[in-house]
Formats: sequence, C-alpha cells, structure tokens
Amino acid sequence: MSTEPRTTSDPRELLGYLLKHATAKLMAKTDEALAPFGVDGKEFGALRVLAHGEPQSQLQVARTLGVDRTTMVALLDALERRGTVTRRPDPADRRRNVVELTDAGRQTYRDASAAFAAAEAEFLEGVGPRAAAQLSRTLRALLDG
Amino acid sequence: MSTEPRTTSDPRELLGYLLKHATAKLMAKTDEALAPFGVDGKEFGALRVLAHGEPQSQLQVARTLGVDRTTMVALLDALERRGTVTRRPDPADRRRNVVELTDAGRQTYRDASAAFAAAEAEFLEGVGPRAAAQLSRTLRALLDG
DNA sequence: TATTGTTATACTCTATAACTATA
DNA sequence: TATAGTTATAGAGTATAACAATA
Repeated sequence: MSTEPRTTSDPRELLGYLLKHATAKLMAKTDEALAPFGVDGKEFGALRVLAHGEPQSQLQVARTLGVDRTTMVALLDALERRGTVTRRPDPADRRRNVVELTDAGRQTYRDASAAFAAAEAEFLEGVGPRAAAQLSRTLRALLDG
Repeated sequence: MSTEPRTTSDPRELLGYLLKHATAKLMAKTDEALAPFGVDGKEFGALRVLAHGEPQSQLQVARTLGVDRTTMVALLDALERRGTVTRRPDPADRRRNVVELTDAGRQTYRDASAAFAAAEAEFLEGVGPRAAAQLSRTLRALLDG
C-alpha cells in the first residue's frame, strides 16, 4: 500500500503547464535565432507570408497571421523603417496598401528562415524524428477536433 | 513535376503555431469549465497547491506556481474575498502569511477539479489515450532537454 | 454606406521599485 | 541587514473606437 497521494500539487504534471512552457521555450529559441536578423517571431511570420505567393494588402496579411489590422500597422512600420518591406497604394483600389518584400527583405527572409529552421531542429533534437512528427500530428488533430 | 512550392506561407504548418494554438484552445476549455466555480486557471492552480500538502506562505505558493510574489497578492485577495482561502500571520514568523483553504474552498476545489479534468479529457478526446500519453511524454522530454 | 489604413486610447497581464513590519 | 507582504507604477502586448481617404 503506497503512501503516495493520488495527485500532487506539482503544476508540471498538468498538460496545460507542459504546453505553455514548451511553447515558451520554442518561442525563446526562435526569437533568439531570429534576433541577428533584426526580426522577432511575429515579424518573421509576416515575412514568411510575403515571401510566398502574391503581394498582398495589409489586411490580407493580418488575416493570414490572425492579428488585428491595427496591430499590423506598427509591425509593418518597423519592417518598412528597416527597409525590409515597402508599402504603396494599390492602383486598383487606393484604399489598400500593397505590401511587398524588398530585395534586401528577401535576403533577410532567406537567412532568417535557415536560422529559424535550425532553432526548431535544436528544440526537437531530444525527441527524435518519429516523436517530433507524431507531436505535430497530434497537435493538428487536437486543433481540428 | 509538381508546381507546388516546397514551403507555404500557411502559419498552421509551423510547430510554434500548433503549440501556441493548442495551448490557447486548452486554456479556453479549462477556463470555461472553471468559470461556474468562480475561478480562472491561475486561481485553480493556487487552489491545487493549497489542497495538497501543508499550509504554505504566500511566497511558497507563488514559487510553486512560478509567479511573482506581487502577483500572488492580488490573486489571493480575490480568493479571500470570495471566502475560498484565509490568510493569517504565521505565529512562528510574523512576516509570513499562512494561506489555507477554507472548508468552502476545499469543496470549490473538489468540484472545480472534476470539471477541470473533464475539460482536459474533452480536449483530448479526438486523439485517443495512446497519443495523449505520448504527447505528455514528448512535451516533458522537450522541456527537460 | 462600407472598407482600408491610421491614430489614440484603454485594457490585461506581469514585473520592478519602494514602503512597512518583522526577523 | 534581510525577508514577506503590500502598494504604486511602468512596461509589453493587444484590442476597441474614432477618423480620413477611398470605394
């Protein structure tokens, strides 16, 4: 007969704790990897959207990233200030800004992308490719359900 | 020869996106489950610590939960206001407050605990017990590494 | 009248600094 | 001199409301 309690007060046993802290650890790693390129995770996300596919309006990018359009303004302000993206009125609808990567921005994205992938790989290095793939599958299933 | 790009701009393919949104979804579910009992996730964490083991000082609870001691003040203020916990000076060291669950607080914890577990189970229902156990193992390994 | 980008504002969450009372 | 609790304050992050330009 064990004297151990059936449950403990250790928060590290809760799935919520594990998810939250795994997220934080990955974010810290990727932010650190992106820092030399002058972008944070959110900005990298925007570059990623802009690097693939057609030029888009601010609102389209915001919706893809799941952020408010007012948040997008400050984000693009920072990227534009550093010469990573350009904004110009859409000739077809002058209410919109067409946002595009500059040549320098494309290079930044390529470099940052490699660093980002390396950070993700480092985060996963302890668990092996099978468990890593299983992790993504499970998370996707949890989000779909 | 495929015309598909090797990568896409869809953020849903990134591990960081999956982790962040899985965390948010679970938090939303547990917060919703706890709401009828008048506590949020953080407060439930405090109740959980207090429900197991010896009475503790505010600082000890704060450290177990990984929050600042100034954050603990407002958290306990709310719980005390609702009659869930009591604070009294520790006779052995009057700088400290001994924090304990009231009888009502214990009942609240029991009820909230069942609701919390049900919410977690509902979150996991799409993936089966094997995948759920594997998820926890993988997350623990990622946090330890 | 509705939409896009912008600005100003407010709100949440949390941490830092300073104060008090105790040790 | 150091520690526990408290309070006031500041910072990051994000959302809401209102406004200008355009459709």
